[in-house]
Amino acid sequence: MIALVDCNNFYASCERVFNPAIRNKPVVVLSNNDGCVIARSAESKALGIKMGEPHFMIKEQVKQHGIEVFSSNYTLYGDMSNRVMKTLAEFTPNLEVYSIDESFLDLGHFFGKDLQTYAWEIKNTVLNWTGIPVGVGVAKTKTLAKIANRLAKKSSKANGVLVLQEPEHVKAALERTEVEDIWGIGKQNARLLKHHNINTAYDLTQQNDSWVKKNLTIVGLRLVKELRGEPCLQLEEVDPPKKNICTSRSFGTPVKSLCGLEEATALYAAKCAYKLRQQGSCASAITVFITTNTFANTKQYYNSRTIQVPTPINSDLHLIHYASIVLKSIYVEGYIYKKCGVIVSGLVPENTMQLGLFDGADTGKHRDLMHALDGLNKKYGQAMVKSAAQGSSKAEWLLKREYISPCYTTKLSDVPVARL
DNA sequence: TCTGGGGTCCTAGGACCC
DNA sequence: TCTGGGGTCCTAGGACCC
Repeated sequence: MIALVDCNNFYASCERVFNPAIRNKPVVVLSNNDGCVIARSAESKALGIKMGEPHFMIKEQVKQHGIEVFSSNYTLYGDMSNRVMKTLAEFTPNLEVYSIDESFLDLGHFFGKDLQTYAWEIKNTVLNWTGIPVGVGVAKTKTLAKIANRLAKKSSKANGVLVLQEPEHVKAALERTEVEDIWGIGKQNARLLKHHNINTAYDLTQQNDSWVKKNLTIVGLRLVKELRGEPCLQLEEVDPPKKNICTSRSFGTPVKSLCGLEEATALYAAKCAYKLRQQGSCASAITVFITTNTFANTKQYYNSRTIQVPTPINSDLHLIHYASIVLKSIYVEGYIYKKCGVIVSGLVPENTMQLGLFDGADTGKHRDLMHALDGLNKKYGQAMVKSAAQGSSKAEWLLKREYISPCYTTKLSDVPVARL
């Protein structure tokens, strides 16, 4: 049996843990740049605030109902996530951290145990140890556990915990689940299924395999088998190294000049380099893209370009160097830019890297330099030591975060508070 | 005034090989 | 009238997830 444990309204719950004054108030958390609503407390959902709604469109309701608004504080959420996951790890030796607020737990070893009792123990312990409320769904496959978790949260009788074990309970759950609410069925496939009069998860399990494969590909077939109780998705306990890494942001204030874009691109390139080093990889290709504001009624421009680098790299300085070259090749004057980003791909392990025959990258020197730089930044705060190309920490294009909360649980916030 | 960021997997089709 | 058979690799685009 597999449990899916999912934190309720995770970001909003994190804000509440250290701020008791907002525990009974409607809370929303905004995306980067204070753009859209990405997390809502139960009270905010009840007020009709929608997921993804732009902040500026709900300002009236915020005022009227006294909604507590927060910029996203990923330093805080990341740390709270670690606490939750550590707590969950006490309950099973085999666990997959699926996202910042979700984990799959292998409960196969506890088959003799009363799973209902065990699931409640998990829920109560996470709340007691971290202050974060969670829902627990237990079933034979990941996809069924997802369904159990969803129903656990919806049903007042379940009250956050649901174990689907008996065939008649599984069938009832499948009948109560619309196809668009199945994990792995998105908008397009839901439309297609409804068109064929397949409305619930139960309907879907009754289709024959070749029809499913033809219409939903091999991915859909796996999903249907999982719904029937046949495991096709393994628990992935160690996350495989990433194949691509991307850093991109919208600007707090739009940027016109090449100089502004160069600073932003350098910053994102350095972030990509850091992420590469964290997973022990080097990149053999780098992509830069720039775009104007697609919502604005102004001249539009989007462009991106990828180049291969002679030898795979993961030094800030190398990434910044190549990113700058690519940026200059796609920049056109006269547009108002809203966003840019850097993507690194063709990732290879740094320790088994094929060096170039005419390697001019000074790989060893850069490795030592970056090691020192990462050490300093870990000790003294993010970007305390950085390339001058990344610009000032007061740059106007940096993220807007008007409603940021303190980083309650970490010594150093990622908003710089001290200067060397 | 104002609209997020970061990933994965699969398929079809083209280019190429013998 | 009629034009082989079997592969691999790469890329773009679409669908999905949080």
